[in-house]
Amino acid sequence: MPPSRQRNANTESVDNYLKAILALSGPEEQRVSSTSLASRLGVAPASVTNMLQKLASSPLPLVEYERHRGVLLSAAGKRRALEVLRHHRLIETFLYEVLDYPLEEVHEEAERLEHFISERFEERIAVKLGRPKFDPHGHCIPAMDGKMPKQTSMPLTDLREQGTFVVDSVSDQDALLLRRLRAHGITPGARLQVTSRPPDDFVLRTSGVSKALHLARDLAAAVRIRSAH
Amino acid sequence: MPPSRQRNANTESVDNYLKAILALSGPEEQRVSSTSLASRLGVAPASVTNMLQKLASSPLPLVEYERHRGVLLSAAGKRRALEVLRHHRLIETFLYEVLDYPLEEVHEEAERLEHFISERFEERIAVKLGRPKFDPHGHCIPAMDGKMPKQTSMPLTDLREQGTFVVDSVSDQDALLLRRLRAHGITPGARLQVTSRPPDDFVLRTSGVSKALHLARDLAAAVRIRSAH
DNA sequence: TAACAGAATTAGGTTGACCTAAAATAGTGA
DNA sequence: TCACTATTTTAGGTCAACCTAATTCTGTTA
Repeated sequence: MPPSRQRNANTESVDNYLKAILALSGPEEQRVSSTSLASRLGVAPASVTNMLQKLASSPLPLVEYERHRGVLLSAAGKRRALEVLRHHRLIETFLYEVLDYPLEEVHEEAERLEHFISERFEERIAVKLGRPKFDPHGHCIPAMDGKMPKQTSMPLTDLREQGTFVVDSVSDQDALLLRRLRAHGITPGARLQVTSRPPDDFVLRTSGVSKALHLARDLAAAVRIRSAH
Repeated sequence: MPPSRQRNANTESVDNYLKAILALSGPEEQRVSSTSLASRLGVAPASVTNMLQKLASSPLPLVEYERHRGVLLSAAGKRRALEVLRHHRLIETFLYEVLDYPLEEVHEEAERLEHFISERFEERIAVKLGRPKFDPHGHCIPAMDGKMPKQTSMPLTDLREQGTFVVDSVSDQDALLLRRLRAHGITPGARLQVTSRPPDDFVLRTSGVSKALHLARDLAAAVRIRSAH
C-alpha cells in the first residue's frame, strides 16, 4: 500500500485519467476513445484499457465504460475530476498572484501539486485569493459544487470575420508558446483588432501597439477570444 | 515507470527513508537499526532491509549499509535528506505565516507536499518569508548548503535543576499533544519557570500566568528548552 | 459481402514498494 | 562455550501501473 494517497482509491494516476477524460469529452460530454486518452496521457493504449476496466468495475465506478465504445465520466468521476481541476486552477492562481511565478511556469507546478493538497489547503488559498473565478490563463475555476459557467468564447482559429475582440484565455499546455504569446502582449483581457484571417495569416493589432502583428498558426490555436462586449 | 517522480531515483518512499535515518541517527550520526527504521516508518523490518540494500547498491549510493550493523547516510543521502527537511520546514512556516494554519496542522500537510515542490517553489516561499531560520515549532531550517547550527537546547525531561528557561521548540509529531501544549501557553519562545521536576511531576509557571501548571510526562517529552540567557 | 486497416483488447511481463513466514546471525548470560 | 532470544535477512508473494506482442473487433471500401 503506497503510504499517503490510497484514501478513496484516488491515486495520482487515477486523477490524471479522470482529468484527461473530462478535457477530451468536451462540453458535450462525448465518449472518449482509448487512443486519444493514451496519447494525451503518454501511455500505451493497452494501459488505458486496463485502467478503464478497473475504474469502471470498482464498487463506486468513476467511469462508464463499454468495450470498443470509449468512456464517459460517472457522476462520481466528474465530481472528482472537477475537484482536481479546481485544485489545479486555484494553485495556478496562487502561484501567479502570491508567489509571483511567471505565467508560463504555473502549469507544470500545479500539475504536480494538485494531487496532494488537502481540502484545508484548497480553502485557505481560495480565501487568500478572494475566491477567484478565473485562473491567470483566463480559464474559469469550477465552484466547490462543480458548477461551471457556460463557455462564451471561441478559438481564434475559428474566426471567420474581422473585428475587435478580447482575449478570453490562452492554453496552458505549452510553456514556450505561452511565453511567445506574452511577448506579443497576448494575455487574457488584452484587446485584439483582427484585420486578416485564414487561409492567410492572422494579422492583428494589440491595444496600444501601432505595428500590425502576424501570428503563426500554432500561436493562434492557443488563443480563445470573445467579443469586446 | 510512475509518471512524475522517478527523476534521480528520488521517490517519495526513498525520501522518507532518508529523512527517518537522518532523524534517528541524531547529531552524532550513529548507525541506525532496521527495526527502529521499520517502526518509525510503519513498515515491516524486512521491507527496510530490502530498501536499504537497494539504496546502498545504486550507482550513487544514498546510504552506507552493512548487514546486521545498521545504516548511515552517505554524503549524497545526507544532502537529499536535508533538502527534504528544508522543504518540510519552509512549507510549515509558509502554512503558518501566510495561510494561517493552526500550528498543529502544518506538519501533516508539509509531510505530503515536501516531496513534490520544485526548487523554484522552495525559493519563492523562502523569499516571501524573508529567508527564515526557524519553523513555527522552533526547529531550525537547514540552509541551502545543508549547514545547521549546533543544538544548544535540551529536552525538558532531561532537566535536573529548577530555574527559568525559554521554550526552544516543540515536537511536531503529534497534533493532539501540540494542541494541548498550546492550550497551556507552551509555544516556542515562551518563558518557563520550573519549580519541580521528576521523579515527581513537572511543575511550572508560564509567563504572565500566576497559577502553577502540572505537566504530564508525555507533554514534557515534547518540549525542548534552553536557558533564558 | 468479403476483406482489410486501424482501433481496442487480451495475454503475459516488469518494476517498485510493500507483505508474511522461514532461516540466519549476534550478543548475552548460564 | 553453548544455548537462547531478539534482531535481521532471505525467500517468495501481492498489488498498482506501466509495458510489448499477439489477437480480436469494427466500420469502411471494393
